[in-house]
This record gives sequence, C-alpha cells and structure tokens, in this order.
Amino acid sequence: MKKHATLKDIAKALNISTATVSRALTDRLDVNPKTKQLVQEEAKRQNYKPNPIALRLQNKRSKTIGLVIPELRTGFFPNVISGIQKVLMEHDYQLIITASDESAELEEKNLKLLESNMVEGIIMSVTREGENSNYYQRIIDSGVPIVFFNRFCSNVVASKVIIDDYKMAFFATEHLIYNKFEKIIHFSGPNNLSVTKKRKQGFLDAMKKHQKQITDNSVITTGVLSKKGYTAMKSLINKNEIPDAIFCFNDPIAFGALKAIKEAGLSCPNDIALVGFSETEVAQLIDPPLTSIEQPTYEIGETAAKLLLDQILISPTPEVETVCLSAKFNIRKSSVNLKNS
Amino acid sequence: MKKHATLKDIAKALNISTATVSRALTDRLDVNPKTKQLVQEEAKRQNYKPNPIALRLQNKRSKTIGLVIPELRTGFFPNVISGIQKVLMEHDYQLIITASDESAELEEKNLKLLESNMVEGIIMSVTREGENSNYYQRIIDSGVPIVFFNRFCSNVVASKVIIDDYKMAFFATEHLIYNKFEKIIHFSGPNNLSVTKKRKQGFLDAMKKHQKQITDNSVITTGVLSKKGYTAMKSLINKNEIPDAIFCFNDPIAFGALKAIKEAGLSCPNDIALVGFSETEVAQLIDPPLTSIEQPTYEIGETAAKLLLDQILISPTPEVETVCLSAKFNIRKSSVNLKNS
DNA sequence: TTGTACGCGTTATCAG
DNA sequence: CTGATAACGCGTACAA
Repeated sequence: MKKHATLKDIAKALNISTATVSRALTDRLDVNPKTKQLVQEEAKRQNYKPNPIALRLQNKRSKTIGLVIPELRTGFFPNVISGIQKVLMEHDYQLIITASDESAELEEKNLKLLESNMVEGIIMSVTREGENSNYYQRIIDSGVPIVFFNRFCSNVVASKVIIDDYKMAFFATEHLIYNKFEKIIHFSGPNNLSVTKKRKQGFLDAMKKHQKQITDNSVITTGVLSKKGYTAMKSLINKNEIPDAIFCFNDPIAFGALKAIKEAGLSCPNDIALVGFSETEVAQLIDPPLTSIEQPTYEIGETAAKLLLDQILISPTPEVETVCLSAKFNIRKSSVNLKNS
Repeated sequence: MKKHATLKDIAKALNISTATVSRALTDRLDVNPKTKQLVQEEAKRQNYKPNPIALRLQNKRSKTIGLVIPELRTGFFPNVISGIQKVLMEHDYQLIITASDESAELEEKNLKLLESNMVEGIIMSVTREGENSNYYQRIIDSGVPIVFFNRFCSNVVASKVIIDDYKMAFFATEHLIYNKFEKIIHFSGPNNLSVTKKRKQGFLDAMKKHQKQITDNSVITTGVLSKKGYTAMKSLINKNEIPDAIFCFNDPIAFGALKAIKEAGLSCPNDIALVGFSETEVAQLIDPPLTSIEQPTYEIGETAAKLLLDQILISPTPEVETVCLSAKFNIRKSSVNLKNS
C-alpha cells in the first residue's frame, strides 16, 4: 500500500509548518492568499486526502452508526438500508451492518461488536422481543441512542419508525369480508413480536366488528418464512378444514400457502383467497398476483437515520419520538371473490 | 454521550503508568501478576474497551474495505453481502457498502468516497463495463487491491470471482434443444457487460453445435429489469414472431416475458418455454416454476472477501487470481416440452 | 518490573 | 499572517 500524503509531506515540500497547511486547506480567512494557493496546488499534486481516522480520534467521534437486523435475505431490509445509507452519507457517517439470523444470541454478539466499534448510535429491528431488552436499555443509558424500526421492544423507551400494522390488518380483513368471503382465518407471525400482536388484533377486531365467528382455529401461528406457510396450509388441507380466505402475516407465508394450495389441486382465489403483508416486488409477479400491504421501505430507512442523527447531532437529551409512516394496500387478483359480484 | 474509559483513566485510578496498564491488558509476560490482576479488575469495573480508532491511526490501517455494487433491490447482492460480512467480521474488518443505481457517474462518486475513507481494498461488481476502467486501474496502482465479482472489467488486471456463464448458458440452451423446442431465441443483457457476451456466446455455440438455424432475430437485446423482458416479449407477440422457447439473460427478464405471455392469452411452457438465470428464491414460486441457473451467492461473497484479505494481509504483491464457482441448473416446469414425450 | 517519551495525522490555542 | 506545541488514545522502544 502506497503511503498517503499527509499535511507533513506538503509542509516539507513547501518549507512551511503543518499548521499553515492545515489552515490553507480548510480555507480559512487568516492565511495569505498566495500561500493558500501554493498549498492547494501542492496538495492536489500529491493527491492529498485528509485522514478521516485522525479526525475521528481528535473529535472523539467514530462517525459510525450500527445497524442490527434479523436477516438480509428477504427484500425488505436491503431497501431500508438504501434509505439509511443515503441519509448517513450526506452527513459523512459510516454504517456497520450486522444480521442476527433470527437468533437472540447472535443479536447480542452484534450489539457487543457495535459497542466495541464505538458506534454513536444504533438502528435496529429486533429479532425476538423481550430477549435482549435489558441490554438495549443499558446501551441507551450509556449514551448511545437507539432507533427501532419495524420490530421494536415495547418496554424500552426509544424512538421508533413503524407503520400502522393494526390499521392495515384491519383494512385487509375488512376487504376480505366485503368480498363476501365467509370462513376467514389469519396465519399469524412469531408469537413474541409486537407486529404479530398488532396484526392479529387488527384481524380479530375487524372480524368482531362485522360479527364474524371467531373460533380457536381462526388464528394459526406460523412464522416469517414461506416454509411455515406451506406446512400450515398443507395441514389444514389434510384435516379438510379449508377456509375461504386467509390474511397472512407476510408475503412469504402467503407464497408458501399458495404453493400448498396449488399442489392440492385447489385454486386461488376461487377456493382460497390470500392477502399478504409488506410486499416485495414479487407479489405482483406470481400467479395470481398477490394482494398485499406495501411498506415504504426506503422511507423507513431514511426516517430512522434522520431520527438517530437528530439525537446524536442536535438534541443531547434524547426525545423519544414515534413516527408512523403510511403503508399502501394493493388489491390484486388473489383476494377478489369471483363468485360474488 | 458518556465518556469511554481510557488507559489513562485506569492508570490514574491505580496510580500507575498507562504503559503498564497497556501491557497488563495485552496480557504480556513482563508484568507483575499482581499488577496485572489489579489492572484487569479495574478495567472491567470501568468497562474499558480499547478505542479502535486510536489503534487504526497508530497502525496506519483503516481496517475497512469498500463494496461497490450496481443495486440493492434484487435478491442477488444482499446474499453476497452476507458472505462478505462473515469473512470480514472474523478479521475485524469493517465494510462500507455503496450502491451505484446502475449509473457510471454514481459509481465513480462511490469509489471516491471509498478512497477518501482510506479503504484498504475494494470488492466490486461493475455497473457498466469500460466506463470507469481507467479509474479502477489507477486505484489498483495506488496500492488498493480490487476484487471483482459477477460483473467485471476485462481490461483491468485484478482478481475475480465468477461463475462459468458460458457453460451454464450452453447447458441451458442444450436443455431447450433436447426438449425438442424448434424456434429458440435469446433475450440478451446489456451490451457492455462481459456476462452478456458470455451467455450470448454459450447460447450461439449450443445452437451451432446442434445445427439450429441462427437468424438476426435469434438474439434480442433487452437489459436487466423485468420491464425490458415484458416489452421485448410484447413486441414479438405484436409482430407475430412467436418463438417456441426463450433463454433469458436473467430471472427478472423471464418474469417480464412471462407477464406478456400471459396477457396475450398464451401459455408457458405450452406456447413459449422460458429459462432464466441467476435465480432468487422467487423462481420456484411463480407459475409455472421457472427453470433457472442458481448462483452460489453467499459463497461468492465469502470468496471475494477472502481473496481480498489475502492480498491485503498476506501477499503484498497482488497475485491475480480468478475463481470460478459452480452454479446449479434447476429444471422446472417452465422449460419442459409437454407435447414431446 | 515499571515509567517516560514518542509517533500515528489532524486541528486548536497561543505566541510571535 | 505563520510557527510551535498540545491533545485525541494507543502501543512500544528505551531508560530506570
């Protein structure tokens, strides 16, 4: 690795002090225009670039923030990252991305890693709520702010960026009811997530509002991966407990269910209608196109990053703020009742 | 932000010198076991963590490598990133991720950003080949190694991680020929990418080998996004130049083509068979499931990171190495000739 | 075994 | 207007 030019190199070449060079390059007023010109030329000649590490050491700022997410495979998080990156780059901040693979232990390890890298703040979507919440609180108390998005921790006081899961779940369920589906059920997410609870509650309340019957089998716990949707659907088919319509926790669950439906020789939406959640672009590509809730992923990232930088750069006393962004309900063929019209 | 404990703090608390503290904590032999014990206890008490920035400054290493990719939306790159992260974390290296949005100008800006962050090496998949190749070479010459993956630059001497695009394209085409499709064409990628050339050549050579007729219309240039596949297919249908089978540059192109096929009331594979490339998990979810080439994304990331770290940590004289990983050909319903058998 | 002093690259402060 | 010096946190050669 070739040595990078430093202030000293320029100073030596021009027979002046590093202090003057520094001043000339930061375009200060109190420096002879002629010297300034000379320095700037020499700097360009030597391809001088200020060493960000020296700056960070001096300013006692790592200029780094950390990201902790459950996974990187589905389309959701990469888009969020794009939004975060944009805001951070504008402020000359770096991002350390860590994925927890849906494991609470790995999540803790990731947080430790971020701490030892002296991040000035953390953006995170928790893996399993409650598991590490004491640790989150300790980090915040130590002066490193955390902003949660998507999956948060209700017993930790911190800023959050979310969408109105309850409302969207309510809408989705009502949409199925208005489409005259009778036996409507919900494939629910992992039990320990607040989004799971909110979407479930939205479903239940919509059912109640329209006096739909709710049984023990109205809500079936699945998970986040398509495999879970597949097995859940298959098991229903085997037991011959076939619903008219399913509101699924997310798109992958709906994809899995769809696969099982097709394999059983059934059709969507004729036999079983489906609604997903937090769609990626895929939803419109499959057959039938999947009705789904579209989250403003990029904007979520932007907002979380802004909230965090505000806390870091402007307000030293963390003001907790919850931003609720609006999602979009995209109605497609998978949830339209063809018998009814 | 609460102040982080430093060596000085510990030294002061124990009334000894920072040097001794430093030695005690790095577990050196030449230090009194009793002092060592005391220091380590005090360090734990104050929750001491070595300041990585000070270390980087002292060692003159940024311990950071940069990543430049065309986009972050499709599933391909996030998986590669996972692989890169894993290797880098093991070596205590950080990753700065930049996306170029398929723009050569933004790519140049990203490279500048990485340079000013003093990355020790760069992993990249180029946006448009040739456009910035002089710059790549200049970076390498300045002592910062680059490892390319997926999309590289033929006129830059650097390590690469690729798959055998030619061979896989050849296989895919032969597969269509063996399935007794007659009029087979290729939806080709962006003109200025070497992967485009290789996949096209694989297609052409397989066609030649089996004495299939090649006309001016056998290869149609599309792009990387599904929209392009859609319009290309639609235009063929409008002109009534309908092929039996299409080998598509990538999965999104195939998805787009499929959409146009369905809209025209045609069926896949009955009327038009499709083969994609570099699949994400989606390929198996659509209807019909798409025959496609599966790249070892995670492994690509791992390999690229290893190659780069080797150059940085071990071999100062960059030995150029090209690693070709093997992809998997997944045959599904979209390319099986039902009339034949 | 321990302490002192220096350097990594930069800027701020204080003299000149 | 410019130069010398200290400081950021760490490790280490050298001196004690």
